[in-house]
Formats: sequence, C-alpha cells, structure tokens
Amino acid sequence: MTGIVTPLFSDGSDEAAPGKRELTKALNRDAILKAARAVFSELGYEAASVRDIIRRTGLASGTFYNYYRSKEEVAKALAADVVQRLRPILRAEREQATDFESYLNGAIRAYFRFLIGEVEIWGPGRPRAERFPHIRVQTPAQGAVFEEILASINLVIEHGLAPRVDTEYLTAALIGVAQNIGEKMLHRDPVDPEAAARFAVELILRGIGALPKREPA
Amino acid sequence: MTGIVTPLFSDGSDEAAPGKRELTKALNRDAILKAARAVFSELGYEAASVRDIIRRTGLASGTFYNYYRSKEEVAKALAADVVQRLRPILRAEREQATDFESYLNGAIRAYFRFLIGEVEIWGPGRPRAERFPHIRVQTPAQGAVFEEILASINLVIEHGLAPRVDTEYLTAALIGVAQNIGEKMLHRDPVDPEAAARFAVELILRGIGALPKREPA
Amino acid sequence: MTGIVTPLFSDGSDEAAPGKRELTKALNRDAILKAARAVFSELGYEAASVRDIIRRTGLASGTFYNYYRSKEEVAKALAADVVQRLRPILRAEREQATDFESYLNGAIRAYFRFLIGEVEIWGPGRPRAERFPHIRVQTPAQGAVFEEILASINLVIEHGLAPRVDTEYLTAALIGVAQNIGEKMLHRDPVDPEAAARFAVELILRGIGALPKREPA
Amino acid sequence: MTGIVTPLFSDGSDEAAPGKRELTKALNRDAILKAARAVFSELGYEAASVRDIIRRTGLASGTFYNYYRSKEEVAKALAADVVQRLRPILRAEREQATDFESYLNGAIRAYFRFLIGEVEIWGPGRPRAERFPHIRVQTPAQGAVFEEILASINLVIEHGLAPRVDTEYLTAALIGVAQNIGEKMLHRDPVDPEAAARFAVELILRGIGALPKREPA
DNA sequence: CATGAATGAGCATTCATTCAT
DNA sequence: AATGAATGAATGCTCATTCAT
Repeated sequence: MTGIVTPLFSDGSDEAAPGKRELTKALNRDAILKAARAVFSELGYEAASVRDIIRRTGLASGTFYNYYRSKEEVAKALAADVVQRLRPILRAEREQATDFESYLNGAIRAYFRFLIGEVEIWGPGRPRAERFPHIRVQTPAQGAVFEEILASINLVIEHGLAPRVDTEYLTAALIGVAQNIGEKMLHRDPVDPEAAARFAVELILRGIGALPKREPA
Repeated sequence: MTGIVTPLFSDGSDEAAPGKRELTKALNRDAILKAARAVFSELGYEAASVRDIIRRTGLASGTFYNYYRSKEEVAKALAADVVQRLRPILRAEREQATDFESYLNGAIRAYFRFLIGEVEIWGPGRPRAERFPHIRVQTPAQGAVFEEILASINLVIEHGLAPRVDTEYLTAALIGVAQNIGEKMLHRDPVDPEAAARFAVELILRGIGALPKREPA
Repeated sequence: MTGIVTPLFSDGSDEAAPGKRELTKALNRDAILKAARAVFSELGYEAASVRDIIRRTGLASGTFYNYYRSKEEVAKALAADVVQRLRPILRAEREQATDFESYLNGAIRAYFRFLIGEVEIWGPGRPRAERFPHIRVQTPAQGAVFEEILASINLVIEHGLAPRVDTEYLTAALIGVAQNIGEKMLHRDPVDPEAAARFAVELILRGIGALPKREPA
Repeated sequence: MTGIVTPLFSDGSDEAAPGKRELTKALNRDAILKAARAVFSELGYEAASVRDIIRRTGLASGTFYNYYRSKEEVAKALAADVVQRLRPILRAEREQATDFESYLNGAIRAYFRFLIGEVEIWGPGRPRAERFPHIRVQTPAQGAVFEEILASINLVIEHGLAPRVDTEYLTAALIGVAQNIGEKMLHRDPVDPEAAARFAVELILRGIGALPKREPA
C-alpha cells in the first residue's frame, strides 16, 4: 500500500525546484487524475466509485479527499484539463479561418488529431461496455470535448460565417458526425485522421451545399 | 402496498385462454417493465436501482426476482421490446425501397416518428443530467434503437444499395446525424418530424453526392 | 451472528396469535430499543453510534434501518416510551392533588419510584463517565423524563396551585433537586424512595414557606 | 493560514525572561485552549472534534499534538483552568464564613457572579442542542465547576458547619438548585445574580430550617 | 518546534439478493 | 407465486493520529 512515494534520492538541486512535499503532492494529484481517467473510461462515470479510483492509485482512501472533494470534482478537473488543451487549438482554427469551409476543415482535422492523443479517454475496448453493450457511456472528458466543439461552432456561426441553414440542426448534425466518425477512426489500423476528416468535412459541406457534387472516384 | 397481486382464491375457471395465473404474471411483468422504463429515463440507467423500479410498481421487492434476475435483465427486456416494435418498421422501409435515397428517406422518417411515440424514453428533462451536465447517458432502449438502425443500414448496404463511399464511416455519420437531430427535434415546439427528417436526409444524401446542390432558398 | 431468531417451536395456537413474522419483528424492534438504551446509558447519546447499537443486538447492520431511520429516531422512540409510562402517573398525581403541597408530595414520590423501575437508564456505574468524569451526559430517556416533570409542574402552576414565588426559578430549583437527589438515592443501599422523597419535598416546601420550620430531630 | 507561528529567525535575544520560544509556546497553548472552549460551547464536548479546534486556531493539525494528546486532555486543561480561577474564590468564602448561612450566601453569590464572567462556557444558544432538544450536554468546564462547588460544600460540612441533615442529599440538592437557577439566570435580561442568589439561598436555608418562614410578600 | 499530507479505522447509509412465511 | 425482513458487502466520507520535511 505505498502508492506514490517520496523519491528516495534527491537530485541536489534545491534552487527553484519544488520541495519534496510539493513534488509528492503533484505526483499524487496526477496519479489520482490518471486513475480517475482510466476508471471512468473502463467503468463509465456513473458506475465508477471513488474507491475504485483510489484503489487504483494504491493510496489510502482518505488521501483522495485531500485532493478532491468528490467523484464529481475529479470529473470536473478531468474535463477542465481536456478543455484547456483543446480550446486553444479550436480558437486558432477559428481565427485563421476565412469562411465556413476553411473553419470546418481546420476544426475537424484538429479534433481528430486531438482524439488520437487522447486514446485512453475514448480507449477502444471498454470492459464495462461489454457487460451491457447497449449502453454507451460518456466520460466527463468526452462530454467536455463535445461541449467545447459545440461552443466553437456556435461562435463561428454567430460571427456570420454560418451557412444558410437551420443552425441548431446543423450543429447537432456536425457534432454527431464528428463524434461517430472520430470513434470509428480510432479503431482502424492505421489510424488516419486526415482521411477521416476529409470524409466528414466533405459530407457536411456538400450536404449543406457548400461544395460541388463529388466526382465519381 | 400490494400492487398487482395474485388473487388469493381462484374461482375455479383455470382453463380460459391466458388463465388467471398467467394473466397476473403478464400484468406484473408489464408493470415492472413500465416502471423500469420510467426509472431509467428519469434517473439514467446507471443511477437507477432495482429498488427504484420495484418501489414504483408497488410490488414486493422479492417479486422482482421472480421475473428478472437483475437490473441488467430488465434493461435487456426493455431493449428487446423497443427493438421488436422498431424492427418491422425498418424492415418494411427496406423492402419497399428502390434505391438508397428512398430507403434513407423512409427509414429516417420512420425513426423520427417512432421517437415521438417513445418520448418517455428520451424524455426531455432528466434531472440527473442537470447535476453533471457534461455527461450524456443513454437508456438501454436508446442504445437498442441505435443498434437496430445501424443493423438496418448495414443490411441495405450489403444488399448492394450502397452508395460508393466508405460505408463504415457513412453509417457512423448517419447514426450520428439521426441521433442528434432526433434529440433536438423532440425539444422543439411543435415537434415536426417531417422537417427534421427532411433536413437530415438531404444533408446526408447531398453529402454523399446522391442529390443535386440545394437551390438558394 | 444470529440475533433474534424465529422460535424453533410453535405453540400450535394460531388463532389470534401474531404470525411468526410479526413476532420476530416485534422481538427485533424490542432488541434494538433495549440495546439502544444500554448503549446510550453506557456511552452517552452523543458518543453512541448506530453500529454500537446493532452490534449489541447481533443483528446485521442493515437490519437496523428496517426499524429506525437513525440514531435520533431510536432516541425519540426511547423517550416516547419512557414518557408514555411516566405521564399517566404524573397526571394522576395532579388530578388528586388538592394543593401544591399534596401535588409535590405525590409527584416526587411517583418520580422516585419510577426511577427505581428504570435503573438501567440512570444505571449507576456508567463506564463512559469514567473515561472523562467531568462530563455528565443525559440519555434521551432522561431528558424526556425531566421535560415531562417540568411540564407537569407548569401545568399545576398554571392552574393556580402555584405558591407565590418566581415560578421559573421555582421549577428550575425543583427539577434540580429532584434530579440530583434521585440520582443519589439510586446509589444507596437499600434504595429508599420514601426517605428521599421526604427530604426533597420538605426542603422545597419549607423553602418556599409552605411548611413550618422543622423540629429538631 | 498560519495562525501563531514560531518566528523563523531569532533576533539573537534569547535570554529575555520568558524567551521567544517559551512565549510562542504559551501563545499557542492559549490559542488552543481558547478555541477549544469556544468549540465545546458551540458544538458540545462530544460532538466537537480535534479538527474543529485546530481549524479555529489557524495552526497546523499536527501542532495540536505538541500541546495536548487528545481532545480529552484539552478538556481537562480547560476544566483545570476554570477550577483554578474558581477555587480561591470559594476558599475565601469558606474562610470568612462564620456559619453555614453566611457560607452559603457567599458561595452562591460568588458562583453566580463567576458564571456571568464565563458566559461563553454556558453560552446560550448551542445549535447542537436544538437538533435534539431532549439532550442536555455539559462542557468539561461546566462539569468541573460543579465538582468544585461540591467539594467546597463538603469541606464546609466536614468542618462541622453542617446543618443537621442528610448531608449527601443536602449537597445534591444544593448543586441541583445552583445549577438550574444559575442557568436560568443567564437567560434573563438583565442578568441579575443577586436576585438569583437570594432566591437560591433562601430556598435552601429555609428548606433546612436555618431561616424563619418568609414573610408574605 | 511547526507543518500538513498520508493513513486507515470507523461511521452512516444503501442496495442487491435470499428465503422463511 | 407474492411477500418483505434479514443479510452483509459496498460506498462516500470524516477523523485522530503519525511523521517526513
């Protein structure tokens, strides 16, 4: 029952380095986050218990509460973390986009590439899912990502880049397409975000009349 | 606090078609299913407990286990039930479809109309969702419905009606679009399945090049 | 881990007798109450835990909650029980009293006799008390008893039987005297409620000028 | 969140009377005692936790254990403190008393005046009490005070100043009267210790035949 | 000596499941 | 077959206490 332990050997650099205490704290916090991410992914947010999380860290049960007040709080931290990494990417895409087409292109590509860096969140092969295959559960991180994309799309639309359609339905469709194609993409070998993005973007753009009909391949 | 009870004394007429015994059994089974559907919808599958379900039926807790072995089993029954009602509709659409366009048209329309008849499954206003908005939960019935549609699309594609695209991505996109637009549709007032279906179908069909570009509105 | 068990042999009398189930329930309820009384008395209400109570019954932990929702509820039941037994006695004394003197005489006597029947509530030798002797804890039953006496006194006073004094201070004094002398009485051998009552009553009555000065013994 | 801290660097002057170190220690000790007194008064002794106490001091949790080994120990210190202040007062009263009447007069007055100076110990409005009103909790200080008075009375009695009564019952009655009237006194506005003392003293003295019957008011 | 994170026992409570009635 | 009480594992969480820093 050791969990994260104080490093046995100091590196001697005491200047700006965090003290042993701070280090252990940071390590523990990370360990909890990591464990939570894994547990949420395997069991689903609802089914996961705080004890599942700490059990996986090897820390004592009480220790969890030194870092987070509840399962919900870890979930929020996890979501915040993923959002913090995704948001600037989406913002950049918005800023350099000249029209809806270029925005969508960039955003979807960015999202798919982002996905690949986060496989353990969408991680193919969730055992929980096997127990009752009909239910698809979202982890907090996944939920946060979709909300972020939604927000990004809405921003673009508000700025007049919108195509002339029912925008609520459009964003719903967009999210749906990105969500499902992204997930399929992760199961392919090799994982090819460019191809997936091309498919999704063309489908949407031509679907709303922003692209010419596809040439027969 | 008895709910549906077995009559203590039979009136001697045991030969009539369903039989008193069988009738009560069927009633109880239905009561449990109905309660489960409501509970799953209100609390979400994971958060719902067997106790929540039987509490709502008024039956005794032990009685539950005469019909189902666990929450999972009721969920499966619920899924089976919804599938049983959806499947023939989708099959009919497949059988009378002449091309992918006509199939998709029929299937999506059928699905959206079906949704409306099952509002209590998608029931807007799940309080649980409010507590942690990032998480979207699926009820067993919802999961089953999506799986059924997926299967139907795959059948159509296997039978050669497929458009010339990556069919796995296509079905993924299709499901995503139907799923998300269907959900949005349910929250509108008035609920208009035809308009929603038109949007979804045109998006997909034009998206894969099966429809001409949309005229400027 | 057997706790209260179903009696092994029925006595064959099935007429008005409670079913086995009801009997066990009644026995369990009593066992819990009894255990709670002992635990409160030994550990004090605050220090006692629900687990202490059920541990002492030998029942399973969950079983407690089939009978009471919390420690507070058992405490209330305990208090209600003691009050239910004390109240009619006090009422009788009030009704047959002709003046304050006769009321007080009757009430104090009744209270002291009642105490003796409830030794296990005031039980001499509370181990908890030894752990930190400065603290005197009241069990819920004790509290209820004092409240009941207080109410009784106030009733008498309201009905004009009051002596001409500051009645709030009078009742306070009365309760204090009864409380402390009663407790001392229980530790004597032999326990003599009559002598104790005589002392308390004379002290109070002469104290408020309702009795002549005591003759030198 | 440091509360009282040990200065990180000494200024070299370590020889001054109490010494920096000793001073800080005394300050911390006092801070803990003060916090404990407040916490016990607000929450009751049993409900109060060591954490509650240190939280209120602003000190680190571990620091508590440099001064006291447990909640019980602070309680004892608190009791000792109050006793230390009360004892000389009572002794003085004993020493200048010529008979039981004069002693009682002085002692009760002293006690009631003392009470007023320690309102925060008896502090009216303990929220805990409201949650389950039947239970009256004593703080360690309160208990100590009563024990001290008890001891004082017994001393007087041993020295032959005793009236001709059952002295054990007498002290019990005395304590009871002082305790309850004292408490009521604190809730009156204005708080009048003289009046309260007069009531209590006359009640007891006349009660044991040491005073003539009261004149009709 | 102060600090505050780690520890793990303990508590209240809920729940799925069993089984005597 | 229906009932509902009993069971005990499991959960979220708090707390006293220790100890490396």
